[in-house]
Amino acid sequence: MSMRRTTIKDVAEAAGVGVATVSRVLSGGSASPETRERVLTVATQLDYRPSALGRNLRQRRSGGIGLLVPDVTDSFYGRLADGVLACARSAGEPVILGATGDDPEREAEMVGMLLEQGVDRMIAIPSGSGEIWEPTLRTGLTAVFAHRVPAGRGDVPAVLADDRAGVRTAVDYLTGLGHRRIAYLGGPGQEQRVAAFRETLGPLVDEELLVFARGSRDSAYAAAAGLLQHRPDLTAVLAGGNLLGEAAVLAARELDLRVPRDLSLIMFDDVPWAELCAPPLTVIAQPAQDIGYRAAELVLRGGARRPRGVLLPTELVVRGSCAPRGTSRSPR
Amino acid sequence: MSMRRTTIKDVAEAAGVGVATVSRVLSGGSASPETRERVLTVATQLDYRPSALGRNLRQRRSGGIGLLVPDVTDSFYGRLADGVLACARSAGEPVILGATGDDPEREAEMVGMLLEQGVDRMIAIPSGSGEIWEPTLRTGLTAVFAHRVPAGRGDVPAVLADDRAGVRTAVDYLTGLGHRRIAYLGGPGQEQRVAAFRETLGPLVDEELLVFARGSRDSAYAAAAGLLQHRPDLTAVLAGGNLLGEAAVLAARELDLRVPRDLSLIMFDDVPWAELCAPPLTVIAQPAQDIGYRAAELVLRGGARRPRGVLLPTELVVRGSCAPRGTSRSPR
DNA sequence: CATGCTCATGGAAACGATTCCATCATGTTT
DNA sequence: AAACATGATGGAATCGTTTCCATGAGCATG
Repeated sequence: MSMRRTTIKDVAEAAGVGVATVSRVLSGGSASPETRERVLTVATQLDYRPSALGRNLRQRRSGGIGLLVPDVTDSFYGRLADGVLACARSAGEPVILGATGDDPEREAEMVGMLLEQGVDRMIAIPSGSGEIWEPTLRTGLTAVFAHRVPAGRGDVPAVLADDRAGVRTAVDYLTGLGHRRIAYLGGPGQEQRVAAFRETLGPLVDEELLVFARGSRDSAYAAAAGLLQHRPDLTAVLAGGNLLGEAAVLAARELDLRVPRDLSLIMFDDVPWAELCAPPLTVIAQPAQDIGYRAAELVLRGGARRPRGVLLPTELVVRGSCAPRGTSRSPR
Repeated sequence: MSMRRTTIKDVAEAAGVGVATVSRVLSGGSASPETRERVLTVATQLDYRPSALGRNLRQRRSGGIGLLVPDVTDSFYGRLADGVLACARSAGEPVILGATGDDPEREAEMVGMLLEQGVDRMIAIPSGSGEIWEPTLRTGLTAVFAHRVPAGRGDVPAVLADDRAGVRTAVDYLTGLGHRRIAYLGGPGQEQRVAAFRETLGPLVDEELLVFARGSRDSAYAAAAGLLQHRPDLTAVLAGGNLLGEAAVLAARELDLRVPRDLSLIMFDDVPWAELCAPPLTVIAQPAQDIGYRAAELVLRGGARRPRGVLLPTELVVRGSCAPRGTSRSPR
């Protein structure tokens, strides 16, 4: 029924040369011009496509790069993945995608699966502590981290947005508008941002105004609603991601808080709907696609380089969700 | 430096059995209880993980399933991919992701790449005509199509949303509100929907009100803006996807058309931001995640089944972007 | 002319699993 | 007791490639 795939052996036979020669020609090794020509002709005639299976086994590594993101559903990671795909495509490398759900256990499981597949180059948005990665990195794996680094490890190749600057800009902008009680609504693994937040806000920082959600929408909403409910005195919120921003808008609406009159809101990550929102959301734009692309470049370029981290700029995009502090949100 | 991975041979040696026995134990073949126990113990002690490389070569197929979507950045496909990942994970199968950009050529290229990788099970949102798939399907590939089928091929396994019913419901809803000049703003490969649109609208259909964009945001905006500009007499738009809906909202805003007073809008695909939009968008919800999950189930369940297509229900979610036809959008 | 060097070349050995097949021990049937 | 069925077991072949190594030809140098 379905005839065998044509193998390198078939080509060798048809061209009257040895398999080694065919392999050499096809992978750019040395060969005499006429042999090369003949092999190439025969190969196209037979529509030969080398099987990655054989090659992978021999070289003890599957080509291809693994990509581990918390949630493909999140626009930010979607764009990041898109960047990775773009770069991988131009290099002809397949991308194996896994969703970790921001769960270290699942992350470890996926890493294991990738290793089993022979994948030795990965890009990850790490969820957990560095311990998961310690043993893995030692096996000769080339890993590039994107968007954040494993907790407790600063010396790994990574492509990051300039979170510090982003937070600083946002907070300065808010304080400049007169806001004093500013909340940070964070997600998993945002130590950098929180640190920058604390640092920028200085003595104004109020520990109760730092709240964190897990990755899910529900969790984000719960955190946002809880925050707004318990602390009616806050006048501005910085949301550390588009899911959290969405949750903040929803929660504010539910509590009849008008944005920006009653509550100013800045969201990390510029998404298409930020403009469609009422009011349009002021955001800190991050180059998600670039992050992915650069990470892929790094991981393809090979491992031993030590560009300890690429830092990509963020940009404050002012729209309509921030206003000078008013007195409208009166104490009871 | 980095010692060799432990192979099946190591396990066999350490357990004092042959490699065949180890393989059998590990893949659930027959073995005496004590042998099984011993092998299992040794395997865990040595932290043995079978290499997919060896297995794949032997069985002449890489495990893993290929997933081809037009654009991971699009929330719909993001959710679909998430569904696929969820199912694949529970089966322990890796997923190789590719973005086709709704370009048949790129699609063909990616299929080629997947075949080269030994992938023999794929899920695709096909961009092009069936011709791309004809030869491929003949090679013994198990393919399941999702969201739409290759043009000109109805007899392939597919998981689809019930587009006909969705369109019918939406159009009926709009005509029930008094609308007569209803436009359809479509994307690539939406023949089904257009047919249903024509069918439902009957004599009211106006060919000029059927406009199509390619996959990109720019193209979507251009189409939407062109439509609204050229035909100020239309009172309702049905957008065939969240990108198109977004474009319609933007274009309407640009032209100072108030939704829903001047223009009623229904969008295919319920996305989180539909609720945040001003006004909240009335949508036809599609179970994107389910589509992906079911497609993965189908492709994992194996090929020869003939469930010609799974049809998943859509649901009209009424929010605030539709109103009874008014007279406000006056002729000049 | 002999020696050595550079190439192109093909045979064969990996790579790490699965699986066919022959072997052997055990238990069952006549 | 002989013949036979059953089941566990290990050796070896296989998958399709890359790559090591030996061979031989051609050529320049001494």
